[in-house]
Amino acid sequence: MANIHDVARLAAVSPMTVSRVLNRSAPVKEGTRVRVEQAVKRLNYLPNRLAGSIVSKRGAHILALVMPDIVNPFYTSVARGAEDTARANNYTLIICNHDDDSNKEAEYFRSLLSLRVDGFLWIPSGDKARRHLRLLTDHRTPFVLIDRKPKGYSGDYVGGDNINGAIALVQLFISKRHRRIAFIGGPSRISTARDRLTGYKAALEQNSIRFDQNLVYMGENFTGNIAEPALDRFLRASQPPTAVLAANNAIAIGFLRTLRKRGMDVPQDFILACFDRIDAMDLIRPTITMAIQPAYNFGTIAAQLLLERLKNIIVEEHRTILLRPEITIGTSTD
Amino acid sequence: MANIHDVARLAAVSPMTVSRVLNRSAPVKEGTRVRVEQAVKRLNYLPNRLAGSIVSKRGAHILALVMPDIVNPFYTSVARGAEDTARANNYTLIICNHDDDSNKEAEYFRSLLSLRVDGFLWIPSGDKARRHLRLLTDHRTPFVLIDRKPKGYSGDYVGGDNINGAIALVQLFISKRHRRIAFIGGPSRISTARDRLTGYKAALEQNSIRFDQNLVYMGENFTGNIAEPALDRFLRASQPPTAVLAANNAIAIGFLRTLRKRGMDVPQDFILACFDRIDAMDLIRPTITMAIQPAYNFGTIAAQLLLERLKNIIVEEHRTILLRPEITIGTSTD
DNA sequence: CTGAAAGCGCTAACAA
DNA sequence: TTGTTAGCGCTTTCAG
Repeated sequence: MANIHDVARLAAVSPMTVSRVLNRSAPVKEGTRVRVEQAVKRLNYLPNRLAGSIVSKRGAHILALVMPDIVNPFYTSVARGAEDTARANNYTLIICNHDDDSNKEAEYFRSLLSLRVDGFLWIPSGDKARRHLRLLTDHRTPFVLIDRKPKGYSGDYVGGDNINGAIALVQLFISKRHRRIAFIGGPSRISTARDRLTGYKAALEQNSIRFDQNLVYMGENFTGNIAEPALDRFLRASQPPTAVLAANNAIAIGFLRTLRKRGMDVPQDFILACFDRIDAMDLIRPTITMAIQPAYNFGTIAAQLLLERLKNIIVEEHRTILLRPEITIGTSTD
Repeated sequence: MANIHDVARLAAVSPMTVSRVLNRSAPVKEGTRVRVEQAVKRLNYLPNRLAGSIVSKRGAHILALVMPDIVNPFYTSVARGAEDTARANNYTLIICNHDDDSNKEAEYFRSLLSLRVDGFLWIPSGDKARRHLRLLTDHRTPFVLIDRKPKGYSGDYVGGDNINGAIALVQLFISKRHRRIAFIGGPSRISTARDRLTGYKAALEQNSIRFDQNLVYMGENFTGNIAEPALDRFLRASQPPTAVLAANNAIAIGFLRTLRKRGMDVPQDFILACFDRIDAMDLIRPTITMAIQPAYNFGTIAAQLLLERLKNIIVEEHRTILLRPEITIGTSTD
């Protein structure tokens, strides 16, 4: 495969001149430039970004997105936003799934730092992920967190307004005259689960509804599998709930499935609402009430913040961007 | 940031010895090894994979997945399969979305070749993408195609049995005594659209049903947007269809939406089936009959084929892996 | 505007 | 088992 010397020889110039033409890093006389460009074309030459980045110490223009699981449509959209923004700025995006496993996450960070990626977009596995922060700062690699914010973290962050989103959904329940309201959350080591619970509690308090621990189920993960034990718990309560807030889309779907398996349904037996979009939700009966987060924008904005840090070497103050979810009302809360 | 010389100095050995410890590339005496490992730890040293790959000419252990759009759940699963397999083999995966745009695709190839990725997993944008094949072979970068197979391509390929899948769905329609059967396909420059049409025609022929061009709509893309003009065309036919085969999940969803907007529904006005999974389809009413492709396995198998080529430098004959879709019968074909 | 020398961080190849 | 030398493909720096 041709290298910069081959091109230089063919164009009868020095490698340095070829480099200047390719990177527009210094003026080159018209005629020389044309000769170099022809040589590049003739040899089908593509410069080696790796070599360039080693010398210039500028990184190979690679961003990494470290996140839970690309299969969840919410994260998929985040990834797509990140990729579009990366591409628009001539960066390449690496995507890694940690499955909420902090060890897998650690392995990825080591591997990606070893690759000398320029920066990280990061949806952390949970609060334990704070231990990876040192690794990133030690290696002077900038990063922006997305969606989840480990306890005590104060750097760049783009996420949703989980507290107010949850409050809005619970208020909706209450406006429909429901007062026995349940919450199915994810693991409390993850900030989104905590914040949505906080919003849930706040809304109850605002309406002088007593908080009842029997109406709260915090699962081991954010999947539909936790819906069944949650329902069991709720049905065992002395006064079972009539409304259920699911902390995300997958849990809501799992809940609906579980209900039907047991011969119950929404909204007859419970009214239901959740965080995050459900695909093709307009075709699901009942249509589900959702707090839809602008996932794509999470990705684009976070990537923009990161790229800003990559450009201005001088570090500014930390920034937090909170985006409000949009409530879409379906027949699941009728 | 520490480099291999810093480690060597601290461990009082040569850089070469450090390299040998890190890569296990040659035996090192126990005591020396321990000293090196301690120095590595003390300095928080992570070797620079880019530098290593330049010298050893072995590539930086990066695979690229160039595909239509990560947001489509079918491709999402392919990506996840690819990523899991890459990781299991110590490779990092770059994901790029070309949106069925051959120019965007070309840009990515140039950028990724410039990064000297080790190999490509590739769901091409269509037949025009054949022009990129030369680029890849010229640069001696191996690749495996997934899902779509441009006309005349004969290299490594992993995809679904689209012809027999379509035949099976049409047979199902016919077994329900339908004979006016329509097909909504994607652009015919994409092999999956062509093959599904071929299967559709073959099934008609097997049952002595005359092919009627008015019952076929080949859209400009694979999205739900093409469902409305398709329906218009079908309704204008002298004998409108009673059954509709959608070439993918998105089209089926679009079709169902369009129908309802017009006051029609499935299965009353048409029975409906499609290729590919629809998320949470068991909650959609009616449940849709689907030919579900093992998307995750597309990703894992293709990555395995690619990794094999990366290991054995000797190129074997080309391989084609065809996986059968699994037909799941829903109430949309009752 | 162009080129020569030096060297980024690392490893292949050889020597000891 | 370990070290030395050379050099991967490129860019920085400085000289002309």
